[in-house]
Amino acid sequence: MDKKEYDVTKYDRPSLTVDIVLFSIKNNCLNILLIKRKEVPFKDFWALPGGFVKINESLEDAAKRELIEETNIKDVYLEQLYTFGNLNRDPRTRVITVSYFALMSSKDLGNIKIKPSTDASEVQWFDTFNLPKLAFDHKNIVEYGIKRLRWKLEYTTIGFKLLPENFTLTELQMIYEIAFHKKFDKRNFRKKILSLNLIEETKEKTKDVSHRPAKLYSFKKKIGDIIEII
Amino acid sequence: MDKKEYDVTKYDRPSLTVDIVLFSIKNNCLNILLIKRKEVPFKDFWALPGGFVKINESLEDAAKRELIEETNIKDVYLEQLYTFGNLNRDPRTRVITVSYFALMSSKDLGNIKIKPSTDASEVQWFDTFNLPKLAFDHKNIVEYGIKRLRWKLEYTTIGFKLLPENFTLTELQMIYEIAFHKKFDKRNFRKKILSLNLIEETKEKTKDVSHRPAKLYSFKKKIGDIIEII
DNA sequence: CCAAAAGTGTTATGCTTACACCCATGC
DNA sequence: GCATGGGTGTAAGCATAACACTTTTGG
Repeated sequence: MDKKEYDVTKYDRPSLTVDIVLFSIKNNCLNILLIKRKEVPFKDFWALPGGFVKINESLEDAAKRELIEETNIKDVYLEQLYTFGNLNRDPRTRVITVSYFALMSSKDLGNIKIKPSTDASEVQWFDTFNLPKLAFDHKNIVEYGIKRLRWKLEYTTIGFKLLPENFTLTELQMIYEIAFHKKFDKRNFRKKILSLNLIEETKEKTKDVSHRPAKLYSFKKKIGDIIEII
Repeated sequence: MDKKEYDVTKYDRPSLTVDIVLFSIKNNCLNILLIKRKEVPFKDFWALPGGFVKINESLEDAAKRELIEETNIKDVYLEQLYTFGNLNRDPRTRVITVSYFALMSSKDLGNIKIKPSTDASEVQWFDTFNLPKLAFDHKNIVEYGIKRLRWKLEYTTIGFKLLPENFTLTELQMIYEIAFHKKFDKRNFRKKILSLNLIEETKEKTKDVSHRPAKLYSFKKKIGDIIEII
């Protein structure tokens, strides 16, 4: 097990990065956070936040660090998405990127101030279905992220990660409608969600609305934060 | 876009490997192919086939190459599984591995002769649910592979990749029973499979069996080789 | 004729879908 | 009182699950 017995440096190694597809709901749209690149390659192109993995940090730690460094955002839900390793995805040299899928509660949209950094001249939310031209192969990564989001919404309880702690059933339904680009029947949606027995009424209602106030629900977090169906 | 404008070598880079979880059905069991390591670390431990990614090959090409080099197996179904990057998963140095999920038709079990190589002193199939102690974090990778297999069997038509071109409905059912460790009702299974309209009768039947011969079916490969439900 | 696996239908149950009106609030 | 979104039930159709006997072959 002596490190000297095996010279791994004899291999010409690819570089390794992480990139994060961070979704949130903003203005009734599914949004993605992008940064504007300060440096070549793809200078002044919009790109996913991300960067090189350091030798002494895990992949997930790298994703968290890059998100903080480049956008000032932390404490989001994060899971690995896919690893992209085509030969010419970066014009500089061989770069493999491990992409991450992230969700931010719409509650935090107000609390966290996104801000640019050394690597990014701007940071901005974009409508997922109306993105600018992206650097590298980031369009592929985003598409992969949308697929994952839809799948996870359908088969897991991940949707709650996009909502504040207390939410109305209409807000929850909206997330599904935004992600799937289609309308669901209100009665059937409610029946289905309530039958899953994953959320409970709070004693609160929405305030200061010029119509009948809605019951606020919260997610029953007994087992884990997210109940994985798979 | 000049490669010289950006010195990526200033980053201390992790090493990158691929590892392959190759499943096949053998003796009515779900089997995984393992190699016995010739070198430290984990000398003489069983491990997943795999190795370092070369600078000029894609991740998938690396997986294919390693599978051929280490086991003499080629032309299997291959898809990316997950990227494992914990800090101490390799005692030598920082190594990140992109794992691949592979399926081999039981037809090929007879045709392809597995053989050891420079890196492996032995190559052998093992019952997935009765594996020896594995090198590195390969146990985690195998578990992840089993999850993916079950999921894919449930939601896609990937099961056909484990069968020869023509197969009986009983053989198909067996794959599901082996992977899920449970029995399914014969009539309901057949009804379900046939209603999906994905397979068709051939004119052939099983030969030389001391009981009623079974119809052989084949997969209708119209759209693509695998119909992804997701 | 016996052993062994192939093949085949019906019923009950639960889930999904389609669909329309009254309720509570602010202005 | 009116505009706005919140809240509710029922019936039809469809998919799933449970269940047992007959058929075809080799020996």
